[in-house]
Amino acid sequence: MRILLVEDDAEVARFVKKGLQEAGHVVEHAANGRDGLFLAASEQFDLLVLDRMLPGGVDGVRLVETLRSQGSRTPVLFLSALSAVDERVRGLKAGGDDYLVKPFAFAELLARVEALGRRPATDAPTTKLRVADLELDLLSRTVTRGGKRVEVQPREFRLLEHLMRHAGQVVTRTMLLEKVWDYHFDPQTNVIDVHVSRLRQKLDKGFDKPLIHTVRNAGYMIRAD
Amino acid sequence: MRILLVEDDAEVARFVKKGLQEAGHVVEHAANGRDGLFLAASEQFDLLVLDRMLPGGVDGVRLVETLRSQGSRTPVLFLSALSAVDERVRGLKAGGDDYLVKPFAFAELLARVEALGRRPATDAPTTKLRVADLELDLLSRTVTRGGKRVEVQPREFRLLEHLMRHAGQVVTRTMLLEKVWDYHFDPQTNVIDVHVSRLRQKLDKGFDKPLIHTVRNAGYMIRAD
DNA sequence: GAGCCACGATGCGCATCCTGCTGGTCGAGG
DNA sequence: CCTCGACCAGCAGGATGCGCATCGTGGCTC
Repeated sequence: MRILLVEDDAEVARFVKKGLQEAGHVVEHAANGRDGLFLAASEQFDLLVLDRMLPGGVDGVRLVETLRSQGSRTPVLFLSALSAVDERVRGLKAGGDDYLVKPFAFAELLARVEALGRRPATDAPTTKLRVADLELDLLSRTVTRGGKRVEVQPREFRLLEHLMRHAGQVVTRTMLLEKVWDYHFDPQTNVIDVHVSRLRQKLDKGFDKPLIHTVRNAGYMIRAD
Repeated sequence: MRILLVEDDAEVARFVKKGLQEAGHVVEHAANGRDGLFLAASEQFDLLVLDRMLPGGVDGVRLVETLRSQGSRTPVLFLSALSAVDERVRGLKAGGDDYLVKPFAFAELLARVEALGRRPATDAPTTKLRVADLELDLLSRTVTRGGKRVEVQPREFRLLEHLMRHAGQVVTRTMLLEKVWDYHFDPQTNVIDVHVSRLRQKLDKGFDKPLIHTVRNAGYMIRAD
């Protein structure tokens, strides 16, 4: 399970991150709301664990509201020292799915994390992938960047889908050949380069922030960076 | 929202039921685990609010485990006087989605109820259409009849999708031309007949129950009949 | 029962579209 | 400065989807 932890208290962050990793989850950490929002918007997570109060203008509630307004449905678990009922209600109203008061027992955090992670896996097979302002709709087989429709060929679609499903991670040529082309050997040509190039023309041209990045001698990566 | 409340304490039950109803929900109440399980298994609810400890053999945890083992995914919120971390973890591990310790503020219960109810309602844009044993998966653009994959061309797929979205209703040729072909005139040919014919060959051949029915001088209709 | 009309099946050809390769260029890194 | 990997424009082969024409069939009407 890919979890994004947004927590400014380094001590708490280390403790939570370590525990979740030991439970077999992949954890990204952001120390403030701005970075958290950026990561949440650009990569795909199964769950967000947010401190309710964060430095830097963007606090937890604000972060969730922003994400929800962009159509994101990723479950959110709030952590907070604010234990008043009103505060808890506010967090849930903003779009949070759960609210845990500090100090908490790690076992309970873990149980709640897994309770939340359980849901989306079962219902709702992901129908949209998103990286920054790039959106791929599995249902309509449609791609939009910045809200504008982009025409994409079938193979390009598969390629993009695969990149987006691994947003923020390097995808090797071999993986692409296997998963997108069903080749189990090296075709000794530059098929991949060509298709990546075509995708770039359609997705990145006209935008100053390129999303598809080359990782020399390794492969490609899609990211909002 | 249809909510099932399973709570043996009459006082608490009355209080919770009233509050939820005032918030616009429909509430069924069961006073013990046995009745609760029966109701939960026989009717459709959007959420279960369960007391953790119940009289009559079937307690909250047991109830959830039973439901989950039957494949039910209805969200569950536990209420309990047992506040120990271990107890809370047990409840969540059993398949609960949230856990609220008594005594609680009603505002918080309501917020959590609505947080739980939010998810399934909002996501899940229909991804599958079904008529009898015929299934069309919008996500994978795949058609199966009786569990067996059927290969279908794009245009045929659109045609079938349109028929299935109006299952049980007659679909006129004009409608089909408009919606499936984007024609706004009569092509004076038998395009439709041809495609319906092809669909039939793929879907109905080899099954004794045809699904696609001709309605003379009107159009076509898909139906399990 | 004959004729008519709506619908059903099949084969073919066209056109479009997609895809992968070639070959030359660019640029980063050593 | 050199080399190797990556990038891109153009091209051509190929598959495939699609619609039309034609012929066949079955039901409704008179």
